[in-house]
Amino acid sequence: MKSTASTSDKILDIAQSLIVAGGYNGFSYADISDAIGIRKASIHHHFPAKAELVAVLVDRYTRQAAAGLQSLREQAASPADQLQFYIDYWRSCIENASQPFCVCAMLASEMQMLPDEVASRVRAHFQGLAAWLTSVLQAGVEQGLFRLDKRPEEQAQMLMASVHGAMLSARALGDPGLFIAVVGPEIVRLRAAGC
Amino acid sequence: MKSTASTSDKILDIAQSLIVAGGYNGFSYADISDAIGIRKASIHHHFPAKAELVAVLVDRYTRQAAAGLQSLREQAASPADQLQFYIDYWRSCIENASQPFCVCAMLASEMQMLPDEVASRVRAHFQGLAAWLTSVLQAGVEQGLFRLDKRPEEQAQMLMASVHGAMLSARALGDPGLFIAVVGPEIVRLRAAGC
DNA sequence: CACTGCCTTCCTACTAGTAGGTAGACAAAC
DNA sequence: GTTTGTCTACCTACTAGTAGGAAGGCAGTG
Repeated sequence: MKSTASTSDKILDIAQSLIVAGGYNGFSYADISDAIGIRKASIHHHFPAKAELVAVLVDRYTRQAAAGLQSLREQAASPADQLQFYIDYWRSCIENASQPFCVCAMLASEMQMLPDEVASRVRAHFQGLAAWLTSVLQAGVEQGLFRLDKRPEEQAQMLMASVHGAMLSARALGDPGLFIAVVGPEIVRLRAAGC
Repeated sequence: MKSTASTSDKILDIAQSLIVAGGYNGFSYADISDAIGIRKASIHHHFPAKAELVAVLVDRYTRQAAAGLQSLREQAASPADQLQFYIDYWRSCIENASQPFCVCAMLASEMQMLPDEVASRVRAHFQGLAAWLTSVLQAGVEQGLFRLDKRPEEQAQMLMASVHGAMLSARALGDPGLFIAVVGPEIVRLRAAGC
């Protein structure tokens, strides 16, 4: 969090928080302009079109997520811890309201009317996240930490849906604690596992 | 599906499908105007302001849902069947693309920038759905059909999150089958239940 | 019966404001 | 001396919303 962030990074930061709040159609260049004290035209210099801005934003987001999940895999000892760190990340984001929703989950809900260049990137993010969860679950099974009653890919999809659904419920009911109330038991069940 | 639907019903029908596709900010009076061949000003006659239109729409949706769930409770013999009918309803909606997403789930994602009169109604819908699921699970437990490892209210929240998350994943990855792939096992686990 | 007045629905025509985007000038940096 | 970043000023299309009127249905009254 350094004050020497480039203008284009600042634009992306603001745009991201605006998308999290209201989605693709929920923000305008004027909103960004107001937020960082720059003229609308200057934003167009960095990002000629809105679709392009959001496409770059999703790329950056996916890259950051991939890096974070990768470093989790290297640092956190066990797959069980990796999963725990992942949901703890979102719990703190939601509880301190710093980023109360996943950008790509937000955009995914608007999928049907997103420009192609954005839609394809959102899809890629979901695929990447599912792949990471799958590999963590797989590793956990091999180490005897998890016992799944379905294939890791299926279980990963179920877990991912649970996480995004929990975010939505927490937002809908205005209760940040609901996220962990929903996701927590899901993780516990994977650990305890089987019968 | 009769051709004698009133104009205001037609407006709500179109608005609902537009919201499902793109959310609150994803449609305009002009879009509705084009779709049903009526002037913009005529829509304002029926619904003076956009927030009011959507508030009425959510009321109608919640009322229809409540009626549907109530009749399910009366018709479907066992709580297990009631749950099955509920998710089968959404499966068919998603598979034939007639209504590939829940209006209130869509609006919930935009909660932070929704007019108050809309936001409160969306919250009410979530509460109503959670209450229905809770009572069905509760009844299932009493009849020995389900065995839950947590309180019915918690299990209901988990199930609701799973349903909405599954909708989101199906939409994000463009794979309608993903809905049932995620929700199906969740239901099975409730039936089989326990250890 | 005809007339009157009201109500509903829809219309044309308009408003102020906002959307994304462009043209071109200027200053500083490489 | 070109490139980079910002600016002012502008454009067209669209936003929600308003004003006022035309057409028809439907009382109630003479």
